[in-house]
This record gives sequence, C-alpha cells and structure tokens, in this order.
Amino acid sequence: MAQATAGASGNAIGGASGNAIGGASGNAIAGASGNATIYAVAQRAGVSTATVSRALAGSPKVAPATRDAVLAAARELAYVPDASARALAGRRTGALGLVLPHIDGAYYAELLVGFEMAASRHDLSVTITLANPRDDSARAVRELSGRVDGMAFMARSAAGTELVAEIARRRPVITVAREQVPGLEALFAENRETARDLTRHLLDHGRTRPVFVGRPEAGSDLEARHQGYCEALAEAGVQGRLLEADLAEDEGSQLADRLLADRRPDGRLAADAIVCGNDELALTIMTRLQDQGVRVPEEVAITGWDDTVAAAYVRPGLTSVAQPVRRLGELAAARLALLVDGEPADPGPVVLPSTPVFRTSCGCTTPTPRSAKELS
Amino acid sequence: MAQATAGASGNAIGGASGNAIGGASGNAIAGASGNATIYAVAQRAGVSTATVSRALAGSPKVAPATRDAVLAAARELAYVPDASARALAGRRTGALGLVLPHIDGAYYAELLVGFEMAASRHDLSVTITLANPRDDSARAVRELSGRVDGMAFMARSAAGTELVAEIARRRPVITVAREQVPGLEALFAENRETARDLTRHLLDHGRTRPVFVGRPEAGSDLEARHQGYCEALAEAGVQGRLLEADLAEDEGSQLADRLLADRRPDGRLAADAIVCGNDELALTIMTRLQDQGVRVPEEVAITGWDDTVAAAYVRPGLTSVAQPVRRLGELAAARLALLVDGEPADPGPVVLPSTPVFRTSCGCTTPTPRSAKELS
DNA sequence: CTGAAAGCGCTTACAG
DNA sequence: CTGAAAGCGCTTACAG
Repeated sequence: MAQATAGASGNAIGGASGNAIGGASGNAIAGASGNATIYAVAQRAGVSTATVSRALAGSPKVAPATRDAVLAAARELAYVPDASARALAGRRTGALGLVLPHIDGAYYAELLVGFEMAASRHDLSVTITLANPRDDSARAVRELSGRVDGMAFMARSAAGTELVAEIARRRPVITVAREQVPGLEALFAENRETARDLTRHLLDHGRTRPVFVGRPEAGSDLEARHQGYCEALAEAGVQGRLLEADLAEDEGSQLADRLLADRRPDGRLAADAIVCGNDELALTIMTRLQDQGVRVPEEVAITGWDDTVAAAYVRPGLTSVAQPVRRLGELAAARLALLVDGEPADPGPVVLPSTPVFRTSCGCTTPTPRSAKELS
Repeated sequence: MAQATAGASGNAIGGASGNAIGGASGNAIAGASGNATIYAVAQRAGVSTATVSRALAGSPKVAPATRDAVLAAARELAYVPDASARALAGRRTGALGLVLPHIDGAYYAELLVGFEMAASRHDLSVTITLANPRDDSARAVRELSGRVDGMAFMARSAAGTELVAEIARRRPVITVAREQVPGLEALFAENRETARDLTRHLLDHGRTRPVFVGRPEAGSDLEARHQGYCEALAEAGVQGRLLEADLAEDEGSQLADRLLADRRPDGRLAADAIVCGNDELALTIMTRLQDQGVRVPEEVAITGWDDTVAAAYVRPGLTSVAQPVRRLGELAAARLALLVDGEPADPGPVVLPSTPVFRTSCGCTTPTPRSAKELS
C-alpha cells in the first residue's frame, strides 16, 4: 500500500482560511501521494487558491506580477493539478471517450492516432475502451461515459445502437463508420461510389466475369461496397456473382480453392476478376491462387480494400482503396470537442472520400504514382 | 452550451439531511447533464448515500434486501457514478495512463490491445497520450499523470528518462521496450539471443557473407539485435558488415540499390544474406532486389523482424521474428494494477521471449507450420 | 447493518 | 485584480 496510502491521512497544514465551521477547512498542503496541491502553491505564492486557479487557467484578470509568482511557485513545487478535482468542480472532465472494437491491424490504430491528435489539439485527453462483441461491453461503455465529456463510437464496435442512444442522452456522441443513430452526428468513409468506380475500372480492363467476395450485412461498409459493385455491373449489363466469405484468413483460402475448382468448359477460371471486401481477403486469395499457378492479373484480376501495407509489397501490387481513416478520427474528435462546448449537433452524415490505389493486380501496367495516394 | 450547462445551476432538491450548517447540504438530485446522482438513488431507495455507495461497491456489510433496493433504484434512474467525484473521494482514479509514440502499424495497436484487455480485467480504464518526439510531450504526459493511478511508457515514446523518473516520483510507473530507468519495473521483448539464433540459422544454411541492415543506437532494440548478430558471426568466425539504414521505406530502396551495385569479382552479390532490423526494411529491400531480377533466397537470403502481416503474403514468405507484443501490453497493465494496489516495485527487468518465424526467404524450403507461431 | 458528516482538491459566482 | 466560501458528487472513518 506504499504508494497508495502514504501520507493519505490528513496531514492538514491548514489552508489560508481559519473558518472551522465553513466547509473548506483543513486542506492538505500535500496530497495523497506527496503531490503538491493548490493550497501549497497558494501558500508559497502568498495568494489565495482562487488566484492560483485563475493564474493557472490563464485568466486575463490576474495581474502579471501575481501570475508570475503563482507560476513560479507551481513550477518549484512541480505542481500537477488533480484532474478529478478539477473535473468535479469545473463540471468538465477534459477527456473524450473512444469506443473501438478489438483493434486488429493498422485501421483502428490510424483512427486512434487521428482522434488523439485532434483531441490533444483541443487540450482533451482520450480514454479508450475496447468493446468486444462477446463480453458485456455495456458496463465498460457506461463506466466510460461517467468519466468523459463526450464519446465516439467506432465502426463495428460491440456497443449496439440501443446503448449508443442511451449514452447520447447524457453526453455528446458521434459515430464513425457505423450504422447511423437517428439524431447523432455520423462520419463515414465513402464506399459505394468508390466501389462502383473500381468495378468500372475492372470492366474497362475488359473483364466480363467479375465476382464479389465478402459478406455484406445490412448497413455495413461491405454492403455499400457490394452495392457499388452491383451498380457498375448493372450499368454495363454484366452479370455478377456474390461469394460470401468472412473477413478472416481461413475462409479466404477455402474460397480460393472454390474459385480454383470453378472452371468453364474451356478450362479457364469461371471468374476473371475478383472484387474483395478487404485486403486481407484479397491477399489470401491472390497468394493462394498464385501458389496454384494462376497468373494474376492475366487470368484473373484482383482488388482489395483498405490499402494495407502488404498490398504494396506483394507482386503484383494489389490494387486497393485507401480510406481516409486518420482524418475520420481527427474529424470525430474535432466535432466532439465542439459538441462538448455546446455546439448543436448536425446529424447530416458526413462522408469522406476514399481513394482507389491502382497497382497492377487489376490489370494496370503502370501503378498509380505513389504521390497520388499521398495527395488524398 | 446546451449539453454542457443545461440544469447546471443548482436545482437542489435537498439530500436527506437538513443540516444547513454542515457541509453537504443542497446536493443536486440530478447532475449537470441531467444524470442522476447518488442522492437521487438514495432518495428513491429510501436509504442514505453512504448505503448506496456501499451497495454499489458490493460491500458485504449491506443487507441483501437493502442492496436489492439500491440496485433497483440505480437501474431505474440509469445511474452512472461520476468518475471524477468517485476518484476525488476515493483517492483513486481507476485509470491507467499509457504513453505511446505515434502509433504506426500493428505493433502499438497490439500493445494497446493487450494493455487495455488486462487493465479492463482489473476494472481499470486506460487513457492514452501519443507522445510525439517533436512537440512538447512533457506537458501532455504531466497532465496525464494527474488523471491516472499509474503510467506505462512504451518503447521509443518521446518522454525522456528524466520525465519518466519525475512521474515515477508520484505514481507507479512501468516501462516497456525502452531503456530502463533505475528503480522502475521494466519489460522487454527478447532481442539479442533471438538475433543470434536467427543469424546462426542463416549460417547453417551455408551463408558466408551476411550483412546487418538497420541503425543500432545505444540501448535500443536494434542495438541488441545487431549485437546478437555479431555474436553469431564471432562464434562462427565469419566476417560481418553493418549497413546503417533508418527504419523507413525510402532508405530501404536506396540500400537495395547499394546492395545491388556491390558485386564481387565473379559478378555475384557481395552479400548473400541480409539480416534486417525490421520487416519494413526487409520487405522494401526484398521487393526491390526481386524487381531487379535477384532471386531470393537463392542469391541472397533475407530476414526481417516483427512478423508483420505482409511477411506472410510476399513470395518468398519473409522469415521474421514474432515479438510477444500483446503479452507485453498485458503484463504491463497487470503489473501496474498491482503496483497501484501498493505492491512494491520489482525493478529486475522482465524479458519475454521472441519467436523466429521461418518462412522461405531465409533459405528454408518448408516454412514453420503456422501453429508454431500461434503456440508462442 | 446503516446514517450523519467530513473531506477529497479543485472552480466559480459573489463581493469587494 | 483578489479573496472567502460554497459546492461539485462521491467515499469512508466514526458512531451507533
């Protein structure tokens, strides 16, 4: 118990006031873990705690000389304000909550980086919780809501719409890349149009037997991507096919085997283009196909989604779609900061553009110059 | 200001007590944002706030019937305790701080996931801050220290040893994969021995002209990896070479060009094995070399470090080293939870084993079965 | 087993 | 420009 309780009992050296009947008597100069409190700073600077508070907050109502004295005292004592006390008194935690699914890979990391950067710009901390679908994330999410000023719910995080709405009754809430909750601000990365463009691109390469791989679910990103794919086919009068597969490696290789077995009478593969719901699926299928002797993109073109690191290293380079993930995170935090400041919510969904990154797995001979991606 | 101030003025409906002279009079039944407070729950359950507090904390001293009444009242009011008030009164924030460098890729994401999972198991929240080397992370780190019970500093996060030591004077601190601070608990992933094993492995494949690519700095992971590499060479009486390169893509391709130009009299590459400091470097070099017609591993073997996703998808598969990143995160949070509970620090560094993942870029013909990696 | 009351360390009207 | 004091919403000895 050393750290936790050392000096925890009241070594009250008495604040400035001597009013033993009023509330704020007997305030400790040093807090529980030996940290200086605002009382210590006030005493050392020869001012009241109110003045210390104002000086530290940068209030313009404090005389320069006073401010300097306070700042000096605070520095000398290595004073770090207690965030809990500050939050309780100021009715502001100064923190934003972020609910993520169990991060796998770079996507959520990017989201988090963007979110933290923007939050930090607004002098806000970020407290995260990983909402796992299988455990009761409700408890964790509610707990989180009790320690932050606003919350962002990311993608397919376990928190259901019900729960999000409940939290939104008490705190500003924004959702990112997940089914919109009526009345709440919502951010998205573009899916449908980009998928349509990407599919058209494949068609332009002369592909006539495209399939879509992934498992579209109502309201999901995958659904929108599949829809865009269908639109492009409809425009061109081409017949498509949907192969349901989960976004996990194992199903990918099974699918590749299925694709491999599915031949036309002339021996060629039934599919000559594979639009995958994400890179993981695309990479798994592509390498499996190649290991079995299929030439990509000659025999079959393949595209992914997410523009993962691996997409650039495989041969042929995997054509994919870069999502504005970091900006999604940044925007989420920035909006939340405003909402917390009382700005009214603007529930019209905001859709950020995604960018196709053409490498050579789609049939292109020259990949898009790298800078094109950086421009996004 | 809607959300923030609605009802913020004291709509005090009066707690149980009527003592206007004592401190706790005029407590609001509903908090600032319309949230129920402990007073509302107490009133509804017909008990005191002390009893509500105890019942909610699961104290065994509360009669079952009373507890049920309190729980029911809390549920009906959708009561979520204010974490700030709780922290202030209980002298515990219930949160752990995590200082990370600007997360790029899966490494820190994994670390974070492990940390959050373990913290969550201990009913602790995690608040993160991204310490960027260029901005003054000191301010952010200190601020964070004011809102958590303990802090973990990860890898090459910007916070210097000085700052870490300062924080450690006030809070339990643990460092992960970074230069040890005297007196503080420290966690590491194994580097030296693993690098030695990996280099030996290359030597066993008959390689005689290995180079090490990376920029070892004092006390860094890279230094330990380079050291292990040197040890293996020394054992075998083989002459090595160090090519300094930063862990960024651009330097990788320059290096590949240099490697390509460096030929022996018989026209073969000067290097026949490249031990890279990380996968990114290895992948960049490997693809560049391959694009120029070099056969891997026949002409030159290559190994990476980190076992990134891409390592499994490129051909040949990149032999790499899987680090126990998630477990590092888990252990950090678990230890911190104990330290916060008063357990004395045990500064002896803890080193978690890393696992070589043999694919075919090293010269192996059969990759290590996938399960071997999962076992780790 | 339960309640009255003090107190956690700040901020912020309010008064001067 | 500054201070005295109330109060933020909880927890926890203390007393019964």
